[in-house]
Amino acid sequence: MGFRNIITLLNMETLLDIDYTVRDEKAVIRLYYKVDKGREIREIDDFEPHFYVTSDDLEGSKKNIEKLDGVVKVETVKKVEVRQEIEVLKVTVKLPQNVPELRGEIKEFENTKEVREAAIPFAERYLINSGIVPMEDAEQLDLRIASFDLEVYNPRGEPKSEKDPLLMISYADSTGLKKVWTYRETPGVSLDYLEILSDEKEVIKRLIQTVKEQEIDILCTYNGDNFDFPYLNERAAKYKMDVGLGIDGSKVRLERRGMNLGAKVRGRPHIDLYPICRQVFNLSRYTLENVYLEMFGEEKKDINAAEMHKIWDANEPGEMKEVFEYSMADAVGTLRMGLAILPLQYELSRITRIPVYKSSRSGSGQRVEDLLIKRAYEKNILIPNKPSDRIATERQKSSYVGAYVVEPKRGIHDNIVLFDFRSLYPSIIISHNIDPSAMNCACCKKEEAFQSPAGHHFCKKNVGLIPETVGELIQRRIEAKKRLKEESDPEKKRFLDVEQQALKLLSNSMYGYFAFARAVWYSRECAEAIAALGRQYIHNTIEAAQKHGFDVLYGDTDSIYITVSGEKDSKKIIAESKKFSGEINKELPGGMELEFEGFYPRGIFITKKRYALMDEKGTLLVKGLEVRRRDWSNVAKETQTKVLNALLKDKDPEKAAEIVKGMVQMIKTGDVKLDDLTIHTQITRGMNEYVQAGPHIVAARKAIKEGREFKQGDIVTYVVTKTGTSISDRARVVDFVEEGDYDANYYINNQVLPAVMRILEALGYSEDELKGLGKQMTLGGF
DNA sequence: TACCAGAGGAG
DNA sequence: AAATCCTCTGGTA
Repeated sequence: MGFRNIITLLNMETLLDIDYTVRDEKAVIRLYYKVDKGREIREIDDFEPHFYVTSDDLEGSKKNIEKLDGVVKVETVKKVEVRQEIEVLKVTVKLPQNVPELRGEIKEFENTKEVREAAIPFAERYLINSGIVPMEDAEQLDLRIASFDLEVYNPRGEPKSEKDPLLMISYADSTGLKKVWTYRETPGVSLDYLEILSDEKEVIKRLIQTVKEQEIDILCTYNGDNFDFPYLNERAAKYKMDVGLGIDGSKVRLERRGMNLGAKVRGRPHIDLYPICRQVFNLSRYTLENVYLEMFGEEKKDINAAEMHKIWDANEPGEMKEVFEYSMADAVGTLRMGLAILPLQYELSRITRIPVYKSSRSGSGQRVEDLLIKRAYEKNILIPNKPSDRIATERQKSSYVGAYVVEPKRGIHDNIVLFDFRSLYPSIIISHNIDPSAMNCACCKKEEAFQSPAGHHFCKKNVGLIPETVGELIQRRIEAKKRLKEESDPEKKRFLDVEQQALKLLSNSMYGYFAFARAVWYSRECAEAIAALGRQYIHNTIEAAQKHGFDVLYGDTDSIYITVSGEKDSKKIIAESKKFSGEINKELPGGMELEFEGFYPRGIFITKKRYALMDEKGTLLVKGLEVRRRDWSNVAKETQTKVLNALLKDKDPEKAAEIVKGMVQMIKTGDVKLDDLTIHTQITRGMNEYVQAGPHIVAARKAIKEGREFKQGDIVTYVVTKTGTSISDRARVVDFVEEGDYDANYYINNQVLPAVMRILEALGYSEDELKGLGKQMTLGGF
């Protein structure tokens, strides 16, 4: 280790949070650092709020703006706009809160063209301009992470914070401290982490006290934004008390974030793992237990939370012990998930230069934009304004042609090779310089520039902001992967892997960003050009493959599945395939590559986007079929999986038929458990906005009448029961259904049979043959 | 039976 | 508050 590195280690620090305050009529930026010895708040009082004004008459505009109250300074500066250096006015103002009003007034001036960069939050503006990287060296500083979870009294179903008290708070942190605080003794229950306090108020106070004493840097919750923190705040308010978890004792602030809330803790970032999990994992449900199982392959202790109030009232030792253990497991589980999830969030915060509280709650469009804004500043590019609601809505109406999907050759095939283009869209952006500022440039003659089949051309002389940014992301990813390969320390390996994941996430989001109606660098033409070029490359590859003697079985966007019909020697097919991709790659522009992605001894293609493949280990890979969908029941999905295995692995259609017959019998006897019959469907719009209510909506409405809450974004878990007329009428939220109360006919005719029939039909069995499943089915079909 | 709204997957 | 392409279900007339 060199001298420099030792110095760096000694002066390790990481910026956890940033905000500003106004003191003596002056804006003061506050930087919340964790340093090796503890915490530090640094203040910057010489950074001034500013924005830009474009005008036809700079001098005239300047004179008008200078007269306005709150304006400190107006200067003429050079900025870059669509590759041209232009002169604009930089308006420096006294306080950040002056900006919206001044912006409005200046916009009305006669000579003003646009007011620019006035909507960038002041603290974020400072981060961009200063070049400070949030969360830098966070991993080296051994941040203290804590999680907590509430249990509340719920006698009427959904707990109401005005009436229903907290029963306990569980807490766990990365130093190993584990606690459950409650305020009532349960005779005969003693647990080392259980602490009995005098009342609810003391329980809340103890949480706050512990977070302070333990010097916690990051707070994790599971749905703390919309449940734990709002509830805690309201219960605390009952005792005229603040939830003063901020590093300076300030209270938790709830901010509106679209339809939801965000719970912000000053200087001690609160990371809600729930929205992150919804973004990262594709699951049927996002309960803590479900996500925990997905992440660690282990069950987390669970109880029926609807019974909480009864258990509390009964205060029976056995049951209460279960509740304490469950509560503790929630905090411990949330902490464990946090420790696994946070590194990627730190990395995204570093790359986009946005504090982790905010970046962990951003969607992919916002994240890409944050990164581009930072890069634009470095290149002195004037950032375009956000579109108005009207323009955004207008943009949403226009659509464009996207990817190409090959009609599959239905049925079973042997010896299948998969090729795909590595990062097709990012590599097209780079190799064809797809950028709004490069489109139809004046400096290149049309025929000399990069051509898009959609009719646009792109400059060959000057690299645009977006291709340059994507190029940098990909370059950094290549380097991270190289270091990952050379690294032997498992911990460092994990960090490098997270880094390359984050870089991939961002570069893959850039294409979608172009067509995102609220994007400041929106360009439908660029999105269109990328998609058109993608179609061109895949079309050309398909043609070349056919010329090479391959049968093209299927393809979607950037992939093609091929085989050689009649060729039994898989080694020959693989060798020929590798030769083919080599030939293709010689013709591709730099940065683009067709990869040999895999070999599958057998596969079945049903329709576009629906197929199954078996790899050389005998593992089934299924795409698009019911097995992959949360809105199908387990009975249907499990039967489908077994049928696929019987056909692809055992090559035994009779076995497939037996499986189906067996399952149909099982359903008829009424022995199937509710867990295997539930269907999960999301409420994607407001409950009153539905023109046509499907079964999940009707089931949710019934549950609402019985005291349950359902809102947009929730996933309804329902069962089709015996009683009622239509399917919707029979659909009920599972919590209200007794074991055994299910509609056998529905599960046979609308679940199991359709899921397996489609596969069998693709093999050439007629529906008539399938009606008497098993009887006529023989190996002849193969 | 034909059509539409709605959902969720693929890439 | 990233995009389009695509299949399939259940309600409605």
